Formats: sequence, structure tokens, C-alpha cells
Amino acid sequence: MLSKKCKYAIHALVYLAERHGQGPVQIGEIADRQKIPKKFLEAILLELRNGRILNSKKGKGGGYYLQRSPEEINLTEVIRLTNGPIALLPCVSLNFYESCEECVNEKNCTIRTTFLTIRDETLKILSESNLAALVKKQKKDRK
Amino acid sequence: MLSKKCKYAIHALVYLAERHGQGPVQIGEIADRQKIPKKFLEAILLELRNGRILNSKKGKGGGYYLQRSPEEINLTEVIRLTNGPIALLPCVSLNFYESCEECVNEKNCTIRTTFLTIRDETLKILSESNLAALVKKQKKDRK
DNA sequence: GATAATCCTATAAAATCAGTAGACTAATCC
DNA sequence: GGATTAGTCTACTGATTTTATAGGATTATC
Repeated sequence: MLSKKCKYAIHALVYLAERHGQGPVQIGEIADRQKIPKKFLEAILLELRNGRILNSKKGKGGGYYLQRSPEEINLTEVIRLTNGPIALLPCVSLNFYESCEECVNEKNCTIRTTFLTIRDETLKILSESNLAALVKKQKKDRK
Repeated sequence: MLSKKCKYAIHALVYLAERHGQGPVQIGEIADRQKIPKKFLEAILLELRNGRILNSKKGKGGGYYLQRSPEEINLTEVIRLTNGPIALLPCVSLNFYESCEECVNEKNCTIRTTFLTIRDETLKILSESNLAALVKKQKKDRK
């Protein structure tokens, strides 16, 4: 399951994507509207900034805004940054690969193929879910 | 990522599936061959027994054995029992459903569809991965 | 009744998660 | 240039989960 941090991050990003191009949005506003504890959100947005998803501006009139257009930010990136590996086993992870201690015989591990297939399918779906697509869906649903 | 408990469970079950129909297998043997801490494995096998995947026999000549044929035991069941929900969000879980507190607007949550699709694809792959299929693959790889 | 095996309860160290506190830094406006 | 505003950074805390381990109780077999 995704951590709260990750869910908060996704909702905050969708909120920012809706306001893309309208200047910085303050942490407090996002926290209020998305019902996220402010201090926690502060740390999350900082991580997204260090992960090159967000930019920030300090001082009056400051806040956070997307570093790239909503089309260019998808959920794989967000999840990896705030939740860790997408794969269910370390030995089938692209970005967090580690050999499986549990596999007695690594090279032909019985279950590897199954979880490789799951990873591929999951990545495909997540990479299609970019922020622009999510915002578009939200607007449609509101009608 | 899957917990160690879950990975241990899967490997133990594949080991038992290979020996299906040959009588009970002792915890100690499984622990040795699959490099699983014996006491931890003890607890895991007990859980699989309570989950109606394994049967056990006490006393001399006792041990654990599959309660059903390997074809009838698939990874969805094992993962749910030893690792929890397969879905990435509680609001798209079949067996562990809970409403998402984080969703400000539950009914048309922006991200729900994406994770519903992922759950469906994952379930499809996992349900095809029954113990018989995994054993068959293992034998092929060993050649 | 000795032995061999699982069953059960309790405990504990380590890691992760979720959140908070408070001081620091930088930008803006007057 | 000083007050104000808003993000930055470090550290800490409490709760929960994970990964075990210990030790005795129970049951089946010979």
C-alpha cells in the first residue's frame, strides 16, 4: 500500500497542476484545501523540490510550483520519490535493484518472472498517469 | 515491496508443492533448504495453516503439507495472508476495503481509476501464478 | 513413557511511518 | 534597512510494524 506521505504528495501535485502557470501556491493553502498536516506537507514538498519535480520561491508572494509542465510529470516519479520502489521484489526493481537474499538460487528464481511482469504492467499504467491526465479526469468528474 | 515473511511463505510453499503427495515435511528441513530462520518459519507456517493453505501433523513423522493441490493455491491468497492488501490504495481493495481519508472527494477521486487498473492487472497475473505453475517453471529452469 | 514434532504465548530489538518543534534564511514591501 | 512573509533545515518523538527469539505446552508415534 502507498504511504500517507505518497498520497499527500500526489494530491498536492494534482492541486498544483490545476494551478500551473498561475504563479507560486503557498504550503498553507495546499494543506488547508487538501486536508494535509501543514508541517508534514512542508517536508514532503521539500522532498519533491529536491527530486526536481517542484520549484519554490521564498518570501512574500512565494510558494511552490511545478518545475515542468503537468504532461511531463507522471506517477512513477512521484511514487519512487515518496514511497520507494514500484516493484514488489528488490531483484526486479529498475531503480532500487538489490539481489534477493531470500532467493536460494538467484539466476533462476521461481517467482521472479511473475513479479517482473507485474512491475512492467504497473509501470505502464503509472507512466500514462501524468498530472495533466489526472487534472483532465478531475474536471470531467466534477461536471 | 513484499515483506520477508511473505517471501519466506512463498518459497516454503513452492518447496512443499514440489513434494506434494509425499507426506508431511518438517519445519527444520524447509528452514534449512530455503535458508529461513526456523522459529520465524514456524510462525509463518502456522499462519498458512490457519489460513487454510496448509495442514499439519504433530508428533514423529509429522510436519506440514498442502491442504489443496498446487493448482488450487495461487499467489493472491498467499500474499493477502502474509503481506496484506494487494491494491495500492485501501479504497480500491477487494478484501481490505477502507474509504480513503486522504480523498477529499471520495466518489470522484482523481487517482482511483489508475490504481483500480493496476490492481486488476496485478490480480490477473498473480492468480495465474499458482504453485503448480511455479514448480513447473522451476523444473524447466533447472535443466 | 521416551521421543519427536507442532502449537502457543510472550517478549524484544530494529526499522519505518507520521507528525511536530523551533530556529534559520531569503525575498518583498514600505 | 527593517518588518513581514514564506520556504529551509535539523532534530526529535511516539506509534506501529517487521523480524525475529525463547521456552514451555501439547500431541502423535514407537
